[in-house]
Amino acid sequence: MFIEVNNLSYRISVFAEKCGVNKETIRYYEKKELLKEPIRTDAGYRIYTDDDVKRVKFIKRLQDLGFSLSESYKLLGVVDNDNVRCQGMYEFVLRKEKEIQKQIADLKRTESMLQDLKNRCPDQKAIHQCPIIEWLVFD
Amino acid sequence: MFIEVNNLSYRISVFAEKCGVNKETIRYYEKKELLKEPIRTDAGYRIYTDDDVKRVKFIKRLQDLGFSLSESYKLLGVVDNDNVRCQGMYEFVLRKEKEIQKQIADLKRTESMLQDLKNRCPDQKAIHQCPIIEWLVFD
DNA sequence: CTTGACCGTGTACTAAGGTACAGGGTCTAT
DNA sequence: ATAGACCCTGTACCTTAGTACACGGTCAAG
Repeated sequence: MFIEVNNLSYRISVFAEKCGVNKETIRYYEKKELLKEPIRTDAGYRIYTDDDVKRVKFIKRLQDLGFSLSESYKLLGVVDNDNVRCQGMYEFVLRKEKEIQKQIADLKRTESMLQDLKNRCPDQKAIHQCPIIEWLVFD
Repeated sequence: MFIEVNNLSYRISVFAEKCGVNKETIRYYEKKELLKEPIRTDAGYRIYTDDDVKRVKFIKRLQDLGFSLSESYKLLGVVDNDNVRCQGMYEFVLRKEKEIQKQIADLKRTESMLQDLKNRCPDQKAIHQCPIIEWLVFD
């Protein structure tokens, strides 16, 4: 028998809803060690706290910012004060920064290409009749 | 018996090498209809030309620019003068442009966060001792 | 005491963009 | 005439970030 004591602990459904993800995702994060194993009821039901909600939301924010789950796992090493995962953290941040700068440069190039492409089309409805072919095939 | 006549036609290995991808990728692109079915020798060996090299390199360039294979398939509709794939091409370009602009904005946000993160660290070797935790957990 | 809403585990499936085999045919040189 | 280097098809496997489902246990209400 499990009682929700003044909103401090939740079973997986309520927890997942609070996090804005679904249950399977929570179990998936646990398997990937992004979430530590939660305490359980006698029946084996997982019990979560508000701190866990913060953690999942943090992972989701990192994800929105373009970090993969394994990168988030690395960053969580800082939060968890885990020396192993903190090894080379500065270099990790530096590498990620470089990567992002390259991505931005690539996207900007693509953006201007698309704009150019649009401008070259005399009739918006007949893009296949504009100089797109030559433009695309010969850089 | 197959003779390479003055470098105009290649079997899959040489072709793949010229394109900078491997054989399986070529067959994969064929299956995905990014490459049309090539002519074959009597033994059934695929034969490619320099035009095919240009096409694969084009696909690779699009990929570097952030286009997925299915998007490249769409764009190749223009090259191939395929009316079906050319349907709604202008809208496609427009949509892609918006998408890229959003991606650029997101990446810029992440970039400045990473820069901020680096600057907050007094000692480059001890990032786990800088205010990263609070910064990460409470936006 | 049984129904329905939960929870558990484990496995399979998805998309994208390939990679890696297995089992067989072909071609060239020795 | 046979080894070695190619080629073929088909299928399975990989990663990432989950989703879906089957089968079974738990618990509160009627």
